[in-house]
Amino acid sequence: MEKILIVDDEEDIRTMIADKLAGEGYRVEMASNGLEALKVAKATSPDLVVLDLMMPERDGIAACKDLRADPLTQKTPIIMLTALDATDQKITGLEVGADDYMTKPFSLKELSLRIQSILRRTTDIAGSSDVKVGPFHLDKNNLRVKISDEDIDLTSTEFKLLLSLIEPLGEPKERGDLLQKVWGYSNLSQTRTLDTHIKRLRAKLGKYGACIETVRSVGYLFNENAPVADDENSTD
Amino acid sequence: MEKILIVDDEEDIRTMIADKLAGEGYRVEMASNGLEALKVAKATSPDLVVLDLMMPERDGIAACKDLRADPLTQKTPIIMLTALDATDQKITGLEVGADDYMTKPFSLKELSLRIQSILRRTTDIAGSSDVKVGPFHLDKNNLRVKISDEDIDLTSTEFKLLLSLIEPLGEPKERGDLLQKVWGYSNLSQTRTLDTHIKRLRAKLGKYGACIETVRSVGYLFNENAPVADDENSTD
DNA sequence: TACCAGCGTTACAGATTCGTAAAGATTTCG
DNA sequence: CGAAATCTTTACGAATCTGTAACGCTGGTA
Repeated sequence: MEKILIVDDEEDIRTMIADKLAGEGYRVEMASNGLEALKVAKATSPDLVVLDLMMPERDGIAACKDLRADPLTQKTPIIMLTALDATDQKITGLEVGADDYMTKPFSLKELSLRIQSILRRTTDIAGSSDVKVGPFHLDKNNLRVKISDEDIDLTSTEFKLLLSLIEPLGEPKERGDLLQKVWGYSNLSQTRTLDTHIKRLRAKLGKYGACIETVRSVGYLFNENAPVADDENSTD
Repeated sequence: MEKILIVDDEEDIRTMIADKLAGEGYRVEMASNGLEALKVAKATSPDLVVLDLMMPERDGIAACKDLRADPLTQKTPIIMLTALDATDQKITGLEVGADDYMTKPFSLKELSLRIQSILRRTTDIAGSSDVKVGPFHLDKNNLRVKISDEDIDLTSTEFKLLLSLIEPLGEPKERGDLLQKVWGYSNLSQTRTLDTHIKRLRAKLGKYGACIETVRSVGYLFNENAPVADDENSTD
């Protein structure tokens, strides 16, 4: 069942929406400000986020940007809520990546319908929380990877790294890009962290580790059709 | 994910701009003076540079000239920042090749809009990071070359050399010019470095190596329609 | 033919970049 | 708090890249 994250600072509204959605069979997570929202979203990988615009700590716009910046939540649909019918905010909201937009007061029924509609759309197209590439099958909810029915569990960093390597598919990813996406670094640090994690990832992927190709003085390239040797030694 | 290089000696301003742009989904690199700026720019090939005019080490004007001198950064858009609304500086800035200009204090929103505008403009027109000539297809971001769907990977030096040979198309390039563009040499030294790299490049291009023609006592000419023999032996 | 300037080719040492293991730092959780 | 898991840093070796020197080849000239 789909998981929905509701972010609003007013408890009344939060629980009202939550009750309604829970009643329709969704799993509901909640957060009361932008900071919390990001944290919960990263932890639970919701299929959709309902995000209030006016909040303490970190408002909806900022939270939306944050969500869009993290590879785990980059494509999660977001519905924005606002108290006013302010066109400025509406535009800003859509600019930073919200998928839909509603002005308070709104009927719960309408919200529910929009959620249905968006989930139908994104589930059909992207699979939202699942990514499939060749024999690889990533499940964002459980940070799990299957390679043709063999379970592999990764840490969150490893998972983010793999995800960042895979999407968009077929393009080499620069070291700096990866550091930016996975770790949030902005400067050219001369750290070996990336290399270390690449190594662990390759090890955990076993013979499919070869799918992560290195492009010297650029970065790495995920190649789903890499030559796969028939050995199985990955017990370091 | 466009990459933007921010160059300013004041850390506060630098990080303020960086945060804003990172929040909008750009990848951000930073440098605190002109020398560093050139170094980082060469290393990361940003899509745009925000350059402060007043800096230690090497000011904005000098840095701008440096950027325009290197083939990798020659066409990278530059937005200049200055503390005063000094018309002199504005003129100088535009003369040395800046694309836009803003006076401090400025709103981050305006900066963001100008960046959007410039990126839209340059991305549409120049294709910015891709060069196509006959069967050749160079991707500046990833240092990748394709010759009619066959991948060829070059080192960064080889890539710069090939790029310098190709652009502008159809003109013979003098040895001195190439040394200047690729290596930054200013004097016509008696080095054989250029010859060595030409050889390596020809070898990697396989049968298309013939596209690099020697113009005796002048330099080299890239000829996309060079006679291409049907052999494939380049494994010396 | 002999000579010479310009270019091609090869080999090699220093510089970069990457992979790897191990130790230290941090976070998580009972 | 303490232990385990995870992440980051450090150090060093391996692989690759790069500039230079040495020498061979070619075409032009007298």
